[in-house]
Amino acid sequence: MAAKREVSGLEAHLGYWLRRVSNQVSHAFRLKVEACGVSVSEWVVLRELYRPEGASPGALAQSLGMTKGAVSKLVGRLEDKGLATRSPSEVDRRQQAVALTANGRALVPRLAHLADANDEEFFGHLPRPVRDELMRVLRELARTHHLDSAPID
Amino acid sequence: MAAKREVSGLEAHLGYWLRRVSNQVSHAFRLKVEACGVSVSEWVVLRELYRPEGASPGALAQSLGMTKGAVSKLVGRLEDKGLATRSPSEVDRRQQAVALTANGRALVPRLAHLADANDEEFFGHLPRPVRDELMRVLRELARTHHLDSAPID
DNA sequence: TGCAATCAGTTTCCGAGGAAACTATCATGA
DNA sequence: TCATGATAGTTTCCTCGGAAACTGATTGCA
Repeated sequence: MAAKREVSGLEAHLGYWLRRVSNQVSHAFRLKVEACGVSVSEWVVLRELYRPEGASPGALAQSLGMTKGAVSKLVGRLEDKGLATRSPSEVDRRQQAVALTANGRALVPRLAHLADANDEEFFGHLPRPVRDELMRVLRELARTHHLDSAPID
Repeated sequence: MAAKREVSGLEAHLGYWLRRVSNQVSHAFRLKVEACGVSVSEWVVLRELYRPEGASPGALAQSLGMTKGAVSKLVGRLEDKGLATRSPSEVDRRQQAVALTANGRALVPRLAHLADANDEEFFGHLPRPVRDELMRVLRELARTHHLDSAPID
């Protein structure tokens, strides 16, 4: 019955380590992509828009797990940089279609290589089975808690 | 030689999933601790200060992997909330000792329980060996890339 | 000594994202 | 048809943390 005396430490929590490692990885990636003039989130949106259909801001927010407000600002920045365009939908004037410009499209493969390199830098030394298991677990966690989480906004 | 055509997707990168899951976990934890009037980072600092010796801002920055500036502001907030105190060191007037107040110390066990609960919520369903392996890998990653990373500021 | 380099901490500026209020559009049904 | 409510996006306000310039104290060395 020493529960009252046991004050768990930071290192006891997976969430703590997750946050630290994630910050390290994202920070390193940020340094890589900023040479291309984009941020980590911008890369994510660009990659998501890479498929031919493009996407609406709402769909982006949904699939990327961020708020509408964040996506709105993100798309605005991409537009300012000449990497994406917004065009109003004709069937429903509330919606809009976001699409890559030629510049934006051309940038994605370069950024994808940087992402590959960053992953390799951080996780390349892990044995393949460990790496696969990590991927599996993270995907499962993302999926599991995405569903039962309160609608992201 | 199709390398040029293969544009890797977001879901192919561990860094992407790490960031998403970490954000989910930290966000959920944030909701829990804000009832106690503190942020996630503040919890981290409070827990680190819980040991009897306290710590200096520089030591906190080092062990928590954040910049001096961030720690300085963090300690300032904790002081404003009456949870910590700054006192100048006598041997070296550049340094200062940060310590918890009685209120701050009393808060730590409560926050630790919330951290336990949050970890349980997200990772409790994982089989014990998977959870242990995840912990092992994350700790190793944090350690490995902490050392060879450019000095954090 | 005394000047330069270093070191601890602070501050300023900036970009980023969440929450929530707000605008414009569309759907529903009384 | 018109009021109500839902929906898509935008904007405002806020907090947060990093980068880098800055202050004051200390060390080292000429």
